[in-house]
This record gives sequence, structure tokens and C-alpha cells, in this order.
Amino acid sequence: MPPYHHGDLRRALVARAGELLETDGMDGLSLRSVAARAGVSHSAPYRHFPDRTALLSATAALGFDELADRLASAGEADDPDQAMSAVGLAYVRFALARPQMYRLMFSGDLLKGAADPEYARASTRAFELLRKAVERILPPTDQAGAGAAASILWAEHHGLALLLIEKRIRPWMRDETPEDELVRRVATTLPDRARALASLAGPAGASKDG
Amino acid sequence: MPPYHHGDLRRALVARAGELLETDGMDGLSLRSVAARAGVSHSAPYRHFPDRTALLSATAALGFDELADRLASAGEADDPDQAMSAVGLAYVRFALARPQMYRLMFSGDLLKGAADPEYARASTRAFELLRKAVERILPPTDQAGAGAAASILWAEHHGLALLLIEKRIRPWMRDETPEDELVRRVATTLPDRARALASLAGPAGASKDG
DNA sequence: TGTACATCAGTGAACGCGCGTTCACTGATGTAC
DNA sequence: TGTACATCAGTGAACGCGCGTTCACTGATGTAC
Repeated sequence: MPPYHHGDLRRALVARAGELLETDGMDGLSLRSVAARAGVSHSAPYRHFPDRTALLSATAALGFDELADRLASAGEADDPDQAMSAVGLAYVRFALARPQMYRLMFSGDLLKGAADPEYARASTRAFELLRKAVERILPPTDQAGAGAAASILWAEHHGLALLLIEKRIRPWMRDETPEDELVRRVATTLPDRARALASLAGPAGASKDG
Repeated sequence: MPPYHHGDLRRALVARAGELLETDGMDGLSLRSVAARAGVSHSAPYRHFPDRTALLSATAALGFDELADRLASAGEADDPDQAMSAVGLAYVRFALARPQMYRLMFSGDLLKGAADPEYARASTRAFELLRKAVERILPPTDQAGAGAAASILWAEHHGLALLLIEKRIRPWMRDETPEDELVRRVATTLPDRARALASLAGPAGASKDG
């Protein structure tokens, strides 16, 4: 039987939340179910989190750290283009590996309310790794556009991840090419597209639309 | 005072749901609140929808039709490149104009359960308009890649829309350039990127990642 | 080393809430003859 | 044209549910002297 004092309940709650997420989905993730899973009364979490949102955002922070770890090792390749492709690939692969966690990480509710401070730190860390990869493939003259390009590429991968998770993108290649190959192909053209996007920052120029 | 028989309750419920969506958000959109808003008892909706999901998906179908209408008129431009940019711009503008509706339209819950058949029809219609715009800018030899390119561009705009809605993309241009200009700039480079993506379909080639 | 006591981390009963859904009902409408 | 009756589209009371949160509590821990 477990001791009266858990010892490391905070960490345990976050870990159990991460597990429950993938089985029960984001909506099934209640304070009570997490507490039960941790073998603790349903009010125990309140010793460690002010409210439900705090627990969820702490969990999401863990997800962002895991994502950032993957992006970091993907970005270690010597060749900048190859590193860029690998980072994009790693991003979508993470989302496909932990679909519910990914959805939680970008759940709008987390931003309002008492979000865990780790949440902001971890998500920034992930984005910075993406930006770094973009910087490496840009010529010195275009460095100012790295943030711009990284933002758009982030959006592209975010959308791709979500659409694949929800199975809204049909396999459009012959032989029902699996998702992973689709993502790999997209990653192939990534460096070129990133360079094309780098010109977007800077002073406003003429635009085709009024 | 309203008559006992409403006359067009089904349509009214969907319309009220669309309104409540933007004020109360997706989570606040209950069968009961929609019924109350329509001035009808909370069980009345069951005469027209088997369950909550059916009402939500009928509402989302309306959203997809509105989106498709916007994409259709944006795509009317004579110059294919200009039409392509306009379609991309219209897409994100719709999401920013009706953020909660946009989130509902892509809510994962809608796909499982008794979704309204209109939902599938309307969302397909919107996607086909995007694909048409891509087809127009591709040379005859690359037409096979239109679906592929459209899927990736759809993902890009989907991600951009969501990240902008949740204010996760910081203005990275000087002078706090408003969102709309950001989107316009992205739309400028859209045709070129679409052409680059068209090569993704077809037989598998060598890839940089194992 | 032993004791008193503050602090900490749990318990479990209880609260109120809004929800989706069901049910027997009733008022209105339309149709057959 | 009038009447009987089936059908349709509402009502409102009631159900059970799981939830987040609060509260007075209790058991365990650690510290001052």
C-alpha cells in the first residue's frame, strides 16, 4: 500500500496526465481521472496546482520539452539543408506519435488562466530551435527574415500535423503512400521554400491585394 | 409572442448556434443554450437533430459554405497567380473574421458520431476551390501535383489561421504590422511556393531521410 | 536524545452546476372522406 | 364545406452524470529547544 505522503505527487500527476491524454483524449482528461490514476484522492492535486488549467499546462509544458528535444537532435546534422528537413520531419512525427498531447499543447484554453510558467518557456524553446534551423540555411543578407520564415513554416507544419492527426488529408499519392512518406517528401522541399519565405520580412512593399 | 409551431426551427437553430459560437466559444455552445437563444424549450431541438453533434456539424457545414463562397469569389480573378493569392488571403481572412466558427469547423469531435451529411459536402466544396486555384497556376505537365500542392498549402493556411486566432504568432515585422498585412505578404509568395510543391506527387524518389 | 509543536500533504464528504437525453404530454396542422 | 383523425412539432418535468472546487479533518514530517 502506498504511504500517506506520496513524495513526488506533482511530477506523478503530470506523468499520469500525459498517459491518460492518449487513451482518453483531451476532453476526458479531468482532474479527478488524473488523481485516480495516480492512486490519490481527487482533491489531492490541489496541494500542487491551483486549478485544472495549471495541471494541464504543466502537462503541455512537458510535451513541448519532448518536442524540443526531438527538434534539437534533428537539427544537429552538419549540412544545414539536411538539418532543416530533419527538423520539419521531426516536428510532424512528434505530433503523429503523440496526437492528443499535441492537441493539448495548442489548446486555446491554456493561454488564459493560471498557466504554468514552464509552459511559455518550453514552447518558446521549441520555436527557437525551429528558427535556428531556418537561420542556418539563410544567406547572411537574409538573416532578418529568419523569424518571418520560421513563423510561416511553423504554421505549415502545425497545420499539416493537425490535418494528419484528424485524418483530413487523404493520401494523394498512388499506392496509398503512408503518412510518413508524405511528410518526408514535404520535408525535402522545405529548405527551398524557407529561403523563398525569408524575403517576407522587412519594410512593406507593393502588394497585389488592396 | 411566438406561435406554438416555429415554422423553420431547424434553420433557426443553426443560425443561432452560429451567433452563440462567436460570443461564448465552442465549449459554451450547448444544445440548451442554442434552444434558449432560439426562444424554444431545451428539448425542441431533438425534433430536428438526433443529438448535439448533429446540430454542431450542421452549423459547421454552414461555416464551410460561407468559406467556400469567399474562396469562390476570390478565385474569379483573371490572372491565375493573382487568383491564387486572393484565395489564400480569403481563406485566412475568413478564419480571422469568424475565429470560433473556424475552430468548430475543424473540431475533431465532428467526424465521429452522427455528423450532418452537409458537413462533408461543404468541406469538400471548399477544398475543391482551393485545388482549382492551384491547378490554374500549374503548367499542364504538373497537373498531377495539384492535389498534393493543394493539400500542403491547405495545411499551411490552416496552421496560419489557427496560430493567428490564438495569437501565437508574434508580429515579426517592424511597427507591429497588423495581422492582415502579414497574411497579404504570405499570399504574395504563394503562387511560387505552390509550383514548388507540385513536384511532390508522383512516384517515390530518393529522400534525404531514412 | 526526547518532547512539543508548527507545517505540510494527504483524505473524503459535500456543494452546486450545467449538461445531454428521455418521456408522457399537448397544441397545431393537414388530410381523407 | 365540415368533420374525424393521424401526424407533426412543440412543452416542461425529471433522470443521472461527472465535473471542479471547497472544507474541516487527519496523518506524517521536520524543527526548536
